[in-house]
Amino acid sequence: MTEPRWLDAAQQRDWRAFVDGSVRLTEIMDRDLKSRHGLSVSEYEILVRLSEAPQRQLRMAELAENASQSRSRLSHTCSRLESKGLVKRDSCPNDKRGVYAQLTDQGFTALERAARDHVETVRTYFIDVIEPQDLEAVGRAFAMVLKRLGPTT
Amino acid sequence: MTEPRWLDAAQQRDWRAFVDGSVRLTEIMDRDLKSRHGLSVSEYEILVRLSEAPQRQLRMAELAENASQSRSRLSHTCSRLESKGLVKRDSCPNDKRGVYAQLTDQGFTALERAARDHVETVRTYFIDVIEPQDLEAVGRAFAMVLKRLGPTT
DNA sequence: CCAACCTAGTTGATGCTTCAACTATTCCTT
DNA sequence: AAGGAATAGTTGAAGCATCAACTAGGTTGG
Repeated sequence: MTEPRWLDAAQQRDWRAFVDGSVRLTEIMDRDLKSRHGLSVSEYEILVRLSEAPQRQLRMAELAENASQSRSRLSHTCSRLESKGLVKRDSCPNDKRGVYAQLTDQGFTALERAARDHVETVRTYFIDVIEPQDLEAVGRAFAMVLKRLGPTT
Repeated sequence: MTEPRWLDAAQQRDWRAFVDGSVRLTEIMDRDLKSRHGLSVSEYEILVRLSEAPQRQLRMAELAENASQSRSRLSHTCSRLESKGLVKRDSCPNDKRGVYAQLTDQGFTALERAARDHVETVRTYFIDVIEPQDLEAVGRAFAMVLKRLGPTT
């Protein structure tokens, strides 16, 4: 067994700041969206990706990849969104195994409303408290992390 | 209703990189710790904080604050850790409402083993792929976020 | 053309998180 | 010193995530 390369004090400080900060941040986003709009962050993410897709629809697998969720989780979440009337599922003509998730008009409206509040929260607790150059660095850093992680399994 | 101040393209890119990256990162940490050591990230965090405390023990409230968890969640998680023999709870002499969470020797050993693997994962997917100055910026950024969020409610 | 294999998506069981309600103790105010 | 308010921690129910198992449709090589 090789000796682990421990983090130095600064690396540890930075890593922990990220871990704690991101936990707390997601928590507040979640509570905010849920209390004001009855949506969890992962439901919100799904609506966002769909709203940006052509025809506001995407294949399940593509959507899962896009929203960094497992297919299983997406299936469950989609069922909930469907029962709220925000999304509906259609079978795919070309590939009979395939399913399209489609944002409904009601879903689009709900997203519009939620996004207004959400962006405020993102600003208040993230964008507006971080120095612009640090924000760019955060972007670069996590882009590298994503590259290293590769596509969702 | 005031018009929301939307994020510009760069801000949106950076924010999303963070959201996606942190989701994926936590996921892999969790799977890694769970498969190799049977610990979730939040269990691991608790063990870490306890190991650093004087006498390897902390009051529940302090531990919750420290590990960015709600008291309720900590209670549940602690029960699981206790049933695994990694932690034990003692009542506090001064304050009869209070409870100390105490890391057992077995818990310390388990943590030592887990930490070796964990630090490797953190390096592989985070520390080693980020430019050192970007890492510092990430640290600064999330320190500001934490400051803005204030203490755990 | 068919057998083995691969991909798309769902399902149900299990386990973790959240929320609100609860007990027990201590603090504070008068 | 009494009564109300605040604090410490736990509990159970409900909701959400994860995993493995499953159906069903497509793909490929002999």
